[in-house]
Amino acid sequence: MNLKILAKELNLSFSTVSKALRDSHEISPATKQRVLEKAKELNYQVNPLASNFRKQKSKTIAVIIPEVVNDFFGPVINGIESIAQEKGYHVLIYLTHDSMQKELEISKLLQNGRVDGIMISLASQTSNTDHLNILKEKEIPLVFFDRIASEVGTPVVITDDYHCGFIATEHLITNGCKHIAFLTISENLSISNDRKNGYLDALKANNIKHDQALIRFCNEDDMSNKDNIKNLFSGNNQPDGIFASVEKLAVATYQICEELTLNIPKDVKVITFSNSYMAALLNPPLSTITHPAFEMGRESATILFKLIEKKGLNRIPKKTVLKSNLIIRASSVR
Amino acid sequence: MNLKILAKELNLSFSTVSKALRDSHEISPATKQRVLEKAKELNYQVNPLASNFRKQKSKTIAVIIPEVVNDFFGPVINGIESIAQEKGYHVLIYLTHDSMQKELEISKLLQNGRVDGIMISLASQTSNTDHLNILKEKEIPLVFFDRIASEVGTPVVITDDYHCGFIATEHLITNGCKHIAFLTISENLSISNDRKNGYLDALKANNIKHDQALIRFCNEDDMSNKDNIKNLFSGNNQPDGIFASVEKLAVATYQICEELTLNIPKDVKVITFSNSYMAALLNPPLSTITHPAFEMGRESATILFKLIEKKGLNRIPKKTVLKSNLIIRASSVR
DNA sequence: CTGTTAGCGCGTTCAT
DNA sequence: ATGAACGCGCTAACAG
Repeated sequence: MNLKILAKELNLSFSTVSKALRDSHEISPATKQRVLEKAKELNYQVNPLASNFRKQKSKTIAVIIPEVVNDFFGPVINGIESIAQEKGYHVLIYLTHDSMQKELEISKLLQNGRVDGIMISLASQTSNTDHLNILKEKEIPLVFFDRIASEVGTPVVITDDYHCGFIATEHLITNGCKHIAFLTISENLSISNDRKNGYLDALKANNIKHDQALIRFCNEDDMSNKDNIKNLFSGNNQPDGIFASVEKLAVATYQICEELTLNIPKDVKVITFSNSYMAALLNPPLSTITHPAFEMGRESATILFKLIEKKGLNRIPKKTVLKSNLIIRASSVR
Repeated sequence: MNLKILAKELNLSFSTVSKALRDSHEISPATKQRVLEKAKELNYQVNPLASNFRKQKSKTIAVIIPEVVNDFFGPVINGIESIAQEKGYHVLIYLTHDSMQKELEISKLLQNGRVDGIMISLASQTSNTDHLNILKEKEIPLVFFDRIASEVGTPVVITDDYHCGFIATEHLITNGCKHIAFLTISENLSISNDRKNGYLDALKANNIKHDQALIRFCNEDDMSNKDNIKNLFSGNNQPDGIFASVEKLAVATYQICEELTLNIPKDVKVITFSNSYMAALLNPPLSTITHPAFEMGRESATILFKLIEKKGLNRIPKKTVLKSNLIIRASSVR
């Protein structure tokens, strides 16, 4: 079943049929009608592979993220999908598992027209952006969200991480914390650094001397992270507040506090970045900074499609900043 | 940059170059070497759109699921992706949001060679399978996982839902429950029915008369679900055990119990199907039946690729059953 | 308004 | 071992 056969059935040339199917203005309504009916009758559908090839467009976008089992990236995908579907686009998902090597390989796969645009949130291990510059040079529409590389120069969508780092830290200070530890996951990531800077500036603004020993870099390994956190409490400068930059580190903190019979929030106050609706159900309920994940997906997808369709290009902001919410619960108040 | 240009640079015909790149035996090693080097030098990559078109293969599979913000479907995608990547395939994600209409539209998009194979977990609203039969008739490799339509006749991968429904119910009975409510989400879904049948048979096996008023169908709306659950406790037959078939209903139960100042597990015992690692952190820790989600993704993807590659077709089981784990925590023991 | 024609870039068959 | 030629199915430029 293809255009040729359909055209023969209709005694029309296949180019006429092709135009009719795409509702071209140069085809008479009567013919369109006939073609459409016959197409339906014979259950004709264009061969997307041929059509894509001919147009050198795939009607597909790629989303590159570190992981999918995640209360942030999940809703982001929802947001992206909601826009992609409106636009009639398909969504490819690629997972880097926070590996720069994987990110590189994936980028390579996408250099050659397989997708019409790319949205990416960087792997925590990504320390240089050559692979992304190549995509940019090839003029493949590219949007960064959350974990960005602003030096590439394509549009980025982020949240107010610095500000949130600042106010979360101040919140702990207001609630009596004097020794606040900061748990982070990467030295490369834009978000980690923004959050950390917010934390540091809040300490400074409140005349609290920052202690490098209270800043802990964690990794993928839960065990070593727990040791790392436990170790905090056996140092000279024991923390009375923990600010975790990702949820899993707050959870690890809960587990360590249970182990060490430290009461949250009496002995240690805890706050974290997290999008899990379960945070409210923990014991005690966990204070969070929560991102507008769905909106971030929609916003970045909207920008990507402007890039793809080359519409309103001059009105695309280089940087879009969405507001996150500080949700205070029992874990961080005295 | 294409084959023709590359061939010109090498003073070879482009068919020779094409063959060399695909390591054809009819090309001399020396030429292959030359071609490969030049290709690398000029950073040549095949145009995937042209290649796909020519071969009528997309090197892409589709995964159709109800939602992605979910501790079950997330790891399933991980499992699928891990296999797809090994095989050099791309993964398209489609979300039905549990709507049959969406599922139908998506199926239609995939009828025409856009993907080489499809993995699907049905929308809870899906009540007939015509759209899936069409895919089968078109001989598109198709695998069902978790929420299956076995009547279509393509391979399915599930967990032992009936058995888990049975043992979870027996567990509640063993812990003293005599009035066990069952919270479910759909009358269409294979998994819901299997779980319910396990529940009913466990009651029967323990000489407990089942009360239809204790079986509640819930929906997408959190508010009405909560009302529904609250209503359970104002009926004649107040439950002393709640068996939730999905996590969000257990969470709603926790919230209602808090509201009604009912103690879990003293007044009501709770158990649920859930894959959230946070279950252990709730107050009280929540007993769960936990699926091997990652494994399910890998298993179904493995089967799909056998279908796609037509390898070992006779060794593909019509039905693969994976074992789930009953994880007893404080919410369900006396 | 309809038809004819020429590729898109690649893979394959057949000839040399 | 290499090259010439065809066509996958569709779109679009051009003719009529």
